[in-house]
Order: sequence, then structure tokens, then C-alpha cells
Amino acid sequence: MPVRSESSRSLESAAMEDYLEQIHALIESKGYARVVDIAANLGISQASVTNMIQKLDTNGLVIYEKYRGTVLTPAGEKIGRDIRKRHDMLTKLLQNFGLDEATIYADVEGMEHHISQSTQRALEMLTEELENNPQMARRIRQRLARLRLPAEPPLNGVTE
Amino acid sequence: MPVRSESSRSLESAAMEDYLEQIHALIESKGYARVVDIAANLGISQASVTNMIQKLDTNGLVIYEKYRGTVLTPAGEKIGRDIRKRHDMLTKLLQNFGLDEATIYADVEGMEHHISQSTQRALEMLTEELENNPQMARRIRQRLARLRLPAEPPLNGVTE
DNA sequence: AAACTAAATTAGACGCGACTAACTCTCGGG
DNA sequence: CCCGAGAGTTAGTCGCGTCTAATTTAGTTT
Repeated sequence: MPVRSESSRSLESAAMEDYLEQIHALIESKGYARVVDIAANLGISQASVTNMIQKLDTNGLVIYEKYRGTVLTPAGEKIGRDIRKRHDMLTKLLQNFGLDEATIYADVEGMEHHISQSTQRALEMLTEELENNPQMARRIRQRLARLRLPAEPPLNGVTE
Repeated sequence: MPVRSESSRSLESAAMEDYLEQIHALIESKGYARVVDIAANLGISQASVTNMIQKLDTNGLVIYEKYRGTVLTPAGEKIGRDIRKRHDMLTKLLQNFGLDEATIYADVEGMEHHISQSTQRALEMLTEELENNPQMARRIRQRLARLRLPAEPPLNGVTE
């Protein structure tokens, strides 16, 4: 589907963004990003990682030297950092609602590639406002809890 | 990337969901879904539509008869309806922040395939609470507006 | 009823991002 | 110093979702 507007950083696919996010995280935590670690963290084969790294190099997002390490260019680093920021922002937002961590993680993973700058800023502020208004988040959590209870067994019987 | 949890209705790709959403919308508004209309609305070629419809038939989501129309099965209709619901929910949520319509549309289009049931419910309630609390949305809009103004020219000069 | 036109379909191709299998390189221990 | 294990790479394939070009069908129009 084409369309897009301001939302379009489009030259980078969701897959490329995932790699850059991961490489960025590894460099931050370990000081370097090895193929084997990227592969493990992303749950894919090493061959796929090498492939993509070569493509990222072609696109000027990393600097790649065969059998040597991989380094982010400023452009690549910006993308990695931005995606991480979106990731953290969405996670924080969703954590207000008492959802289970696996669900939050999966949804964030899916959504983080599809959020424009403007929407990101809006949701950041929403998250802040929500934190200044704990009773709103509380009410939502309660309403959600109530939503699931109807399926529970009526509390009167032998639980064994 | 694997993972997924409750978020996984995974047997249907994002593309398939887009088609089902579109077919559902066309059937609702016109009573039938023609290949040429689906193609136009999705911005892709008719050949691609025929292809995908055959695949959707194989997967039991539509009933396809060559050169005749296409009809949703109950399973397909459910998916189409659900996606539409997520679409509308996300749109409503984002409309609170004064973003421009094209941005909202693009972001929603991207996000709607990546939201679990639980997250959807949570965001629905958030949207409701936001509507009961217009001053919160107002404050966010104002803060966003303020965020952009710093780039404006200082209001003292010749505007021509 | 024949012809024309618009819709639908088929055939064949492509790019992306993943895979496996086979190889090549690097580097630390002996 | 060399050599083996583990890291990295290459080659070749696959499925998905798209495309264009060519073909077939259906539904007017006359």
C-alpha cells in the first residue's frame, strides 16, 4: 500500500529498522555488535544477518568490513536510536493498563515501525499526562479487570 | 521475528487483513466487492487482487468463483470487521491530538495489524476516558502546538 | 446474434527477507 | 607456530506479495 505522508521515513523497511535497533542496543551495552549476537537477539540465522548488514552498508547506514565488526554511521545510529525511543515510549504507554508483558512486547514490536514523528510526540505527552493522572489509568485497569471476570466461575462451589 | 503471544492471529498476514477489510467495506457499502474496486481502493493492480482472492479462498476466508463475485465466509467476515474496528478505534484515539488527517491515516494503516485484543480493549477505554476528560486532550494539543511554534519567525518583522 | 468494451484471469517475472549447506577466516591454547 | 573451533560469509533456494503483458469472459449496444 502506498500513501504515506509525513509518516514516511520509508526508505528503511521494518526489517532494516529492527536490525539497526538491535545493533545500536548491542553497541551500547557491549561496545560492539557481532553477527552471532544480532542473530540470536533477532531470532534469525547468521547468514541472514550478514546479508542484511551488507545491504545496510550499501544504504549508508552501517560500515561493514568483511570479518571485521560493524559500526553504525550517523544516519544508521539515528534510526536505531529513534526506533528504540519509539519502542520505549510505546512500552511505557501500554504498561499503564496492566497488560501482560508478553502482549505488550509483541504489540510494541509490531507497532514501532509505523508511528510518525507527530504521533510519537502526541503519545509521549499522553503517557506523561497519564502519569500525572494515575486515577485515569487505575480506572481503565479496573474496567479491564471487570471485563474478564464475567467468564470466571461463580464463587460458590467446590474448588477441587 | 517470531515471538508473539496472545497477539497472534498470525495465520493472516497484514496484506490478507487489508484485503478482507476492504472487501468487507465494499460489501457493506455497495452490496458486492468487485476486483476492480478492491484494486483501486488498495492502490494495487487487479492481477494482484485476483491472486490474493484465490489465496483467501484456499484459506477459507472468502468464497471465490471465477468471473463471479467474491463473498466473505464467516471467518473472513470476522477478520474484516475486526480490522475495521481496530482501524476506527485507532483513528478516534489519534483524532484527540489535532494531528493532520493524512498522518493519522498512514499511522493507523500501519498499526492496525499489530494490536492484540487486550491492547485494543485498553486503548478503547483510554479513548473513552479521554472523551470524558476533554481538558486532558486539550492540554496535549496545546503542548504539541507550543512544540512547533519555536520554529516560527519572531513576530515583529515585515511579513511580506 | 455479433461485436465491442470493460472486468477478470493467467503466465511469468521481480524484490525482499528469510533459510540451509558449504565454505573461509580469525584467534586463542597447546 | 599451528590448528581447530567458533564466527562470518557465500551460494543457492523459497514464500510472499507485488507487477506487466497477454488472454479470456461477461455484459452491453446496436
